[in-house]
Amino acid sequence: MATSEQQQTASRPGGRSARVLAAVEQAATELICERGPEQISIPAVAARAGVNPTSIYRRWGDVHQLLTWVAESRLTSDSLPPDTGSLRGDLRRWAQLLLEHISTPEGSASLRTVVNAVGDGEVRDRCLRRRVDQIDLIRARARARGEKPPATGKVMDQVVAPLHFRVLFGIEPTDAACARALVDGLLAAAPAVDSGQGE
Amino acid sequence: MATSEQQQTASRPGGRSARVLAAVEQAATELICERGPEQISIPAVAARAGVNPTSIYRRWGDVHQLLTWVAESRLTSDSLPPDTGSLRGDLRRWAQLLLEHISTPEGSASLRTVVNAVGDGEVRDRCLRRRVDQIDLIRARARARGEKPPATGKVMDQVVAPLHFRVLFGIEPTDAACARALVDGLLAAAPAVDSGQGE
DNA sequence: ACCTTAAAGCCAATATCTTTGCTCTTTGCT
DNA sequence: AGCAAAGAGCAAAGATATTGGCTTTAAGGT
Repeated sequence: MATSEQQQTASRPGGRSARVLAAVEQAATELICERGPEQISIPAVAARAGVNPTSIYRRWGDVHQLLTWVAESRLTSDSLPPDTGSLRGDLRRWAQLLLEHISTPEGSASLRTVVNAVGDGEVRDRCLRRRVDQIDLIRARARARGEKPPATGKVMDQVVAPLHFRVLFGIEPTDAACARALVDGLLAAAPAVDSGQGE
Repeated sequence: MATSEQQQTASRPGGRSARVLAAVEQAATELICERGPEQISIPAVAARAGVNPTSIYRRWGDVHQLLTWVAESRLTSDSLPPDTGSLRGDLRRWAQLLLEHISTPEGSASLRTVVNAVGDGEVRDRCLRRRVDQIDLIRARARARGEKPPATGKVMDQVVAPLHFRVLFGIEPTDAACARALVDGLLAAAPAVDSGQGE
């Protein structure tokens, strides 16, 4: 669940601190899912986590930064796309896993939060990079097999974007079939493009 | 700018009330752009609008509902897509206008706000419907000319979704060329599909 | 012009969040 | 084991946000 190692240089990451970190992350996640991001306060998170509010204020600053931190740690914690033996299979499986990951209550709440981290373009960039890296891995594997994968930008536009759009706007359905259809549409449209990169 | 007529049945929408409504909308918009949605409070909006905080509390309830109301009125206030004489031209022009509309500071802030209106699926639906209606208008015009427009769902997935995704995640560029490229990609992929509806 | 009353304004009371200075605990090191 | 210091807990002060009772304004109808 990606518990720590990103907030600060962690000059003392042991026992108690780690416990606080974990308790806060879980409490915040629960409250986000129960009440939505708008209805959360630091005192509330602290109470649920069994931690002193002051500790949260000192470590994270304000609710917004806390939520952003939780959201990012969630969005960048999914696993690598499995190798299924073909480009199409890889993309289908990956798209399906991605959709599952972002359409859970925690996932969609995280998405909303990250999108709202206005001033903080870096957070959004790190979340995007995760997707780009996954796509590039799949593309590299495809090329190694002799297949011609579509440009990364195309995958972002035609698969990642629609999936995120659906989740963010609550458009049904968001199931495996829909992920699969998007991938098939992409491969049908640009069957053999090998331009080096997208974006 | 869609000032009123949606908040309540408005048993007394005249003079002073209308003035308050407009002042609050403008003040909220300004503050959102200056500080971001997270840093806004009702007292702050009231001060900027030259209105008593109590009036805002009584009319809108809380900051979240106020922001959602402002965002929705913005997102549903763009003009109808102009008729350029061809499907491709209509889609290009419309996509470009849409992108301009949502990539302004006010537009992207509204998008973030609406997306964050978690409990309120209705708000998101009304904003989506706006897009669907625009697409359907373009499709109807195309059919009247004898052209075969792509399904609404395809347009949503391949044009609306990528545009919103780019704006929400701050992916550059978000210019006319990019809107145009998405439309051309869509028309190249599904040149002559006339399935009744998408979605 | 005059009434009625929805809605705005005012102000005080209350609740809630945030900060600050301090002490206490316990980690990581020697 | 014992030490220095990072970081957690505590409590009181300070700042902000929210609510409620009441007065005042002015819109919409007669």
